[in-house]
Amino acid sequence: MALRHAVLAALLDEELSGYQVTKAFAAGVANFWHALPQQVYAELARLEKEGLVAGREVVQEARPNKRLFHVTGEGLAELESFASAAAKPSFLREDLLVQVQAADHLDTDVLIERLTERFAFAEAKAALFDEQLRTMRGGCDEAEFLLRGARVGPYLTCRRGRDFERANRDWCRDVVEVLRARREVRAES
Amino acid sequence: MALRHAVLAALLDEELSGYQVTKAFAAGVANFWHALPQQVYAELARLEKEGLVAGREVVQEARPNKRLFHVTGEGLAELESFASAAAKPSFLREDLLVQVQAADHLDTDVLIERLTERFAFAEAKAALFDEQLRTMRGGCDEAEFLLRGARVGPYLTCRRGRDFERANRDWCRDVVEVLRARREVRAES
DNA sequence: TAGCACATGTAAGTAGTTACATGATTGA
DNA sequence: TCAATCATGTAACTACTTACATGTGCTA
Repeated sequence: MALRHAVLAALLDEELSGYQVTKAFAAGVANFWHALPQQVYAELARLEKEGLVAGREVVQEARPNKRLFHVTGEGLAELESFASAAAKPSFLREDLLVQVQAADHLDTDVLIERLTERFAFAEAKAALFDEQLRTMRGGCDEAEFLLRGARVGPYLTCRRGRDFERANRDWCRDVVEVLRARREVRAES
Repeated sequence: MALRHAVLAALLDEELSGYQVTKAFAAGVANFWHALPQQVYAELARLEKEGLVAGREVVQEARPNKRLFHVTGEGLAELESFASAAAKPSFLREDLLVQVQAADHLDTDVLIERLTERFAFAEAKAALFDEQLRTMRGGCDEAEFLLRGARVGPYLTCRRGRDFERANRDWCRDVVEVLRARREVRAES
């Protein structure tokens, strides 16, 4: 049940509305967790009921009113105790990998199409993360920022997200190459 | 609902019992999917009922009897249609990343402990995958095997699994380094 | 004038986890 | 004799996904 902790972590550095948290989950938070808006709203309600976050109403004129949430002392304590327990390693669970596992029994063209789609997706996401990293660094060079920057947690998880997508991209490229080369070998014989 | 397809993919190259499939999910299949024994047995029952796999009873003397399953023509067709639909990209969902996201607000020692545990786990898993890759290649060198080997699907997914764990290992190492360096900087001032 | 961003959810269904059950054989 | 491996599940619970609901105001 780490969604609650992911929401808490997302709220640590700034006060956010439920809507903003869902936006964060679609963008930056995607580096370390993923959740749909419905889950986020439900979790925020639970966290508030348990006193781990507190919300305050903000009345707006041109837009619907909203509630801004922040992490309470109890919420921070909950995160501390979460971090002190062993993290369970996560596993890969990915459609595309299942498809490639079956590659020797499936149509090559179809697979290459999937891999090409995914290549483009990974490339785009990696570029997006790179931009976020540049923004977080500001003018600093990376080594300096990591040593003396105010908050490096989000930076480090974002870097993991970027490297994950880069690895996906490179893997897609390599697999396409292999499948094409094998097709030519088959055609020759 | 890709568990069914993961099970089908695992059964493509050899006839396996439910028990053996659960073992595969604990080891090699972990490269492209993850599931607990209960899920595997339930899924096999469903797949059999729908005619996507077929089982045959094998009577044993020294051990309990078992049922060996293989993929039927319909099962293969199901995999084909699965591969022809766009694969939904998966997302990172990992406790340790949540903990590092909150790093600036948590105790550094505790985090370094988590990262060190995970480093060792990733290292061990990467080594295991490397061994599996060597076994699959047999005597061949990699380029030759990828070009002319009989089945490259499992090899390619295993390589992704290995690279994923290597990336986890390297990230853990880098994060520990950053956290330690920052602690020293704080101590100086 | 149609669609998107803001803002917050409910309801129903599917998938995954945790806990438990059974019983034989083999190796330390 | 204690734990592990083989072999197969059931039951209860938690988490996640899909589909739907509501209403304003800004922008193309």
